[in-house]
Amino acid sequence: VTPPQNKQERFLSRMALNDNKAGMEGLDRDKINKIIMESSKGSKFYENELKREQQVNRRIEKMMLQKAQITEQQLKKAQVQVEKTASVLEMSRDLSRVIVHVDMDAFYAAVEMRDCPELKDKPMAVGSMSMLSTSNYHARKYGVRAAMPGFIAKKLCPNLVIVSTNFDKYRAVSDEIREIFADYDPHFQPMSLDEAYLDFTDHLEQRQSWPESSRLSSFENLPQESALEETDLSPVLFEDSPNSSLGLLGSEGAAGDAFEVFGTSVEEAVREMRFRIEQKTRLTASAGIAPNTMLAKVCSDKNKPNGQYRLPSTREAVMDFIENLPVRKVCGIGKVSEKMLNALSISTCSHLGQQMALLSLLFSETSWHHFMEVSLGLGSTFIPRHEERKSMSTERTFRELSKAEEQFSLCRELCEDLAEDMKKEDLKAKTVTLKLKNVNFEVKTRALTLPYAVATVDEIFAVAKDLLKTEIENESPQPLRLRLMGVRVSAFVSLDDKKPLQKSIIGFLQPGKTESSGSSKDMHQNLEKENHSLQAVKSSTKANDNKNAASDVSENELVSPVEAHASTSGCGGTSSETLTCPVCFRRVETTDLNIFNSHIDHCLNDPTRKPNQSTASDSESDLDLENDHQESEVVHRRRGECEAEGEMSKNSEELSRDSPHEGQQSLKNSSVQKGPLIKGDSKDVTSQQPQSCNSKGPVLICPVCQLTQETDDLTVFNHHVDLCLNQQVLHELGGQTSSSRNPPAVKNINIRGKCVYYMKLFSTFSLNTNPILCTFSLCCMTALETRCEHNVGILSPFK
DNA sequence: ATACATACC
DNA sequence: TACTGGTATGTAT
Repeated sequence: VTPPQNKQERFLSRMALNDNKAGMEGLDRDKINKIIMESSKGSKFYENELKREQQVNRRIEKMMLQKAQITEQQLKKAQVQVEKTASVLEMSRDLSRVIVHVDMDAFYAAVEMRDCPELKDKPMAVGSMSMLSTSNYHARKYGVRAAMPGFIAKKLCPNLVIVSTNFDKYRAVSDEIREIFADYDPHFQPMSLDEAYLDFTDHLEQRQSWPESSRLSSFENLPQESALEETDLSPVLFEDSPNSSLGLLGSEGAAGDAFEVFGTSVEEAVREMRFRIEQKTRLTASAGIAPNTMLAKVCSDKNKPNGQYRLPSTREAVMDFIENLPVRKVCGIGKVSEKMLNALSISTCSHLGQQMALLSLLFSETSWHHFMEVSLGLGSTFIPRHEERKSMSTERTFRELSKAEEQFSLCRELCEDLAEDMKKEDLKAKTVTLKLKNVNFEVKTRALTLPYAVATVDEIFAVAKDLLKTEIENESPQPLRLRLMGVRVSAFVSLDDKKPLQKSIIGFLQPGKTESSGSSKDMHQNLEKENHSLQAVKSSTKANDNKNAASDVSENELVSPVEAHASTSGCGGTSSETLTCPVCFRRVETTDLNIFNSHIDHCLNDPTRKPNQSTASDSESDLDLENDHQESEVVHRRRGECEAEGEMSKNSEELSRDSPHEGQQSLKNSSVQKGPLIKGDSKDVTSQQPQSCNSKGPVLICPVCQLTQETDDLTVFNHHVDLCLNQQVLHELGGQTSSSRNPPAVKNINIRGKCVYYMKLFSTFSLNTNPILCTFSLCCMTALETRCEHNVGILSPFK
């Protein structure tokens, strides 16, 4: 965090040594940087880095200009908003979870050292002369680190031994440590081969009541019988491994006491886990213990290698910890963000907090929200199950390749590899992206999204080839002088049989009826029929020289109902079952989602389509919905929140994509402000009693608690609603708190879980006619869709 | 939707 | 001689 020393460094922060990592404290930076510069200067790589550096500098200059134009008044106003947001965020602080981040020490290097004792005392790194993956701690003393090319590392440390990578070996070790992780948190999230987040909360609760014999002794393996006595929740004891290095944990463990057993505290549990890792793999891990992932990550680095650090779960401890924490240590703040922040004299997290008003004016909403969370020491308190992959790619670097013919055949090879990988996961993708890097290190990407999905080599290559051809033609008569080519696929369509869970939403729309997988299947079939006709239309109207891609279209892919609808508007469902519209509450005699969706569309845009019109009271006119802006505004509002929470953003995006965005009227016209939208325990929409609203101040009424909120800041208001919903859910579940004895019921109160509870809540209340509530409900459904991993897309018509 | 940039391991 | 490869996401258009 030392500011750049001299001119050269100021302009070459991209090249200079990054001593952010553990084991690199107190190095002679100047000397090391001098060597790095000497090795790099004049190279194409260096020139390109210089260029990019200047781009960043321009970006910073722009930002400073913007800063200079900010008035005191603007800043004051921003300060008020920022403080409001902060206080809301503060209320959402959850210190009840115990999150652990585990990280193997110099993983690849450690594996190689373990398997080759020769290397033990030598500076070594894993990788090649071109690029290193990691280095051991000995080598780090010379400034040799991951992501450094081997030839430069050799200059820094002529005795450096470079070992090439053995990924199969690392994967095998990774499997071993993951088995151990699973004993402490079956839902742990691996971040890479050597790293994972774990939620220890449940383990710790159970651990309290375990007899000593179920915990692990550091020096004595217990007889197998005692392990077998335990339920499957007990940690599995490791097998005897007499050669394992005893006493390595002595400094923190039970040196000298051969019978000591790991205790019940978090720290003891984590020590036990690390000890088991060491026993099993003869490799050491470090860990961080904290109330959220962001902090746990930083903590795991604190006592690296072979150490752990616990940050107590109190606000005070968290704030103290944050105080002098360099922003660069925080996950998500990299070289560029650091440099931009440094330009604003921000280097630590407390600076971040002090400058939030300014930051909110200079950075995007997502960015400053992240900064704000960081400055408050907030982070995710729950470990999401592993997300569906969003893209898959393969790329290769080589020495200059300029002949078009060779470029095409390389491109085909890449497609072959990619198709093979896709097959393993049964993926089909609609977007193909070609990546090119020329000998000057300039990177280009060219993408094409198809109306159909591709999976085979020929299909992918047909697209990639065209993209490549275009680039070659654009450059001709000069050849493309490439040093890298890559192909990526994304926008996967879900395969039919992989997504059986859609039924829950149908069930939701068929009150009183249990959802049947049959109806879900029908929908798929309907969609597929239309899909075929759509393909027919598209492929017949498109003059496409790309035979494979155009003709060999799969039967399985799904096209969104709205697209299908557009091409086959007359197509109807055949079933006589009904769905209940969440807007007007009328039954719609169809199971055809296209028809049903059109109906909902209509309802949302049509103010007369509210039930119980007659019960609308004097202020009904205030609830005017007579234009699309109203709805789009509400949707837009939700969208902002969804994105801020990192959840549902994709689907929310769909919701609002084609909404008129110019309709950004004041929320004062929105129904939120006018009156209670929900009667807390009532299913009867007639009990709605919209208040007349003459108040002039910024007042919104929470649809959950119905209390007046004195704010017009939507972020603030949304957070309030979120909190309210959570409290309602807790109440519904029997007044349990987060420290409840019944964690399964409430432990998932969090971004993802919350959505599910929203759902419950609204089922209880029944759906309301109010647009904002409908939007809530739709978000719920969206979230459920996401969670259920299916793709029928009941919301797609809102595109 | 596309391109490019940033970030992480 | 020589500066990666894979994935996700943010930013800008």
